[in-house]
Amino acid sequence: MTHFASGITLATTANLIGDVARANILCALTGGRALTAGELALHAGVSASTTSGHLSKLLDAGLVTVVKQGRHRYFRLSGPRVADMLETLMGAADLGPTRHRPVGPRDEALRRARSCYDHMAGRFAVDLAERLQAGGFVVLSDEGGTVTEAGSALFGALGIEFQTDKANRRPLCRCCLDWSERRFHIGGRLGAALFAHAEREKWVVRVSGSRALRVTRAGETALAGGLVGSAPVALPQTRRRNVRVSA
Amino acid sequence: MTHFASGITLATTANLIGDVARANILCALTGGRALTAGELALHAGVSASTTSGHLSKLLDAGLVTVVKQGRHRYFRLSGPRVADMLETLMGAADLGPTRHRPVGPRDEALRRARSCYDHMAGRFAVDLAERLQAGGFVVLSDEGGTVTEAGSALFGALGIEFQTDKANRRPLCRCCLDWSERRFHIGGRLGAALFAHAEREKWVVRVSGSRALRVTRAGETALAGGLVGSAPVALPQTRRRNVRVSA
DNA sequence: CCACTGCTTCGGCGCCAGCCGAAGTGTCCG
DNA sequence: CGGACACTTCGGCTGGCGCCGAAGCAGTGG
Repeated sequence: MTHFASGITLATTANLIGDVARANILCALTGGRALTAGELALHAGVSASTTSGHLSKLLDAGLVTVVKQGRHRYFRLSGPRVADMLETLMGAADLGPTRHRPVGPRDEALRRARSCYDHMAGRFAVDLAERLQAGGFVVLSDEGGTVTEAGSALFGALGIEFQTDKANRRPLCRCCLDWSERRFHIGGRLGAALFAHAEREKWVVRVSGSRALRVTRAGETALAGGLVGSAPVALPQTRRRNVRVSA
Repeated sequence: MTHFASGITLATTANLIGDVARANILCALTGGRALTAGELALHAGVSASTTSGHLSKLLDAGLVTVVKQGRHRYFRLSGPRVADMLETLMGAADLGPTRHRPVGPRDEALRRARSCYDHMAGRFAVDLAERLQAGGFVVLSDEGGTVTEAGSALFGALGIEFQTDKANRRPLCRCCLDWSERRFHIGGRLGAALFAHAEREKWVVRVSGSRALRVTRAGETALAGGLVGSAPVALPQTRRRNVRVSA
């Protein structure tokens, strides 16, 4: 009778994500690193053959990409937009009257700090965002965020660089509603650059086989000082590596 | 083996939307108006009893709300966040290499102008957004939008009022990537206010039984003048108010 | 009181989507 | 070469879920 097309579009995408095995695969990839089909099978909790089928569907839909290397096939999310969509969907899980059921103590590590494709999430990321805001380095609002002049100076001094390419459609500083904390953390190009910096400086280290991040003492210190404490001196540009913020 | 909880969370939500009948129901509700169970059955293309089952699931999940009136039950999306999520999901449909297949001529009316819960979308909305931006009334960026002082003046003169309540978590001006046009339109509180104004001034009228909007001659005129034509105010070009670092 | 309408609940049916194991392809290694 | 490994394809099985029609339950109106 009416616009069925939209409904079908919606349903096919959602249906793809709506299978537990595929959802687990996507969640695993939300960690941001490329994983082999075998590893994904473990995460999904199903056999290799079944996983293979799922992966080809995800490929067809363009949600993931693959690169072949020797006898392995490495899978990735096809981009930050996909990761954002997934987190949106997660966040919408308990829009309902279901009272704010914390996700269970088993996920404590995840709630503390985790990677979200190419930026950080969890308590650590939320705290960091608030510190930066309190220091006047960024202005976070519901509709997004902007970097102040003081922020530009700070990030420059720290050697945190993000593409300023205006043509790049990707937000500089996207405010993600944190799935576990229900407060904002920093995504977008700035979020990616912050994550890269945090890994370089060993503020956080990845926990193998999980999205979880372990916050080091250096990380605690940096957070407590709102990043400023960790760079009392303007460090020479030794770190001007290719920062590679997404592509 | 690993964080299954997230995967299940993700899957249950997505699975709910992943059924064609339910997706059609949600799409219909994206029109923004409350509909009865019977009307939704028509939109979904399934029997009343089946529809009833779907609706109770959507209720349980908190995606829709219901209000009982006489022997009718009126259903609504439970909030703008749900609508945003649905459009996000729609937009992600063709992230893949599938070439930008236009949604088919049958949906021409929808592509032209439609309602998106409480704001407008489609070519009309996109054009309007660009007009407003060109006139210096709003600044639209990937990470959101802001209303300039000139914009505040214009909207005030037009009698367009939006809640300025800062405590309100809802974005003032959210940039939605238009699903059909793949350009930005204006959502958030400003988007809602613009839609209300457009309806009041009969720039657009709802097409019954559809999300589609018909653009009237008054609407064309208003658009051509960037809204200003209908309220000839002398506006100082006080742009560049907003600090935008990524410039 | 009864007839009509809108909606939900129930029982039963049928299909499809996901699952697995076995066999097939391609790659690396000794 | 032959064997180990990573992954895909194929065939067959099964359970769940979406579907419907019939019956039950309000609310409305004569």
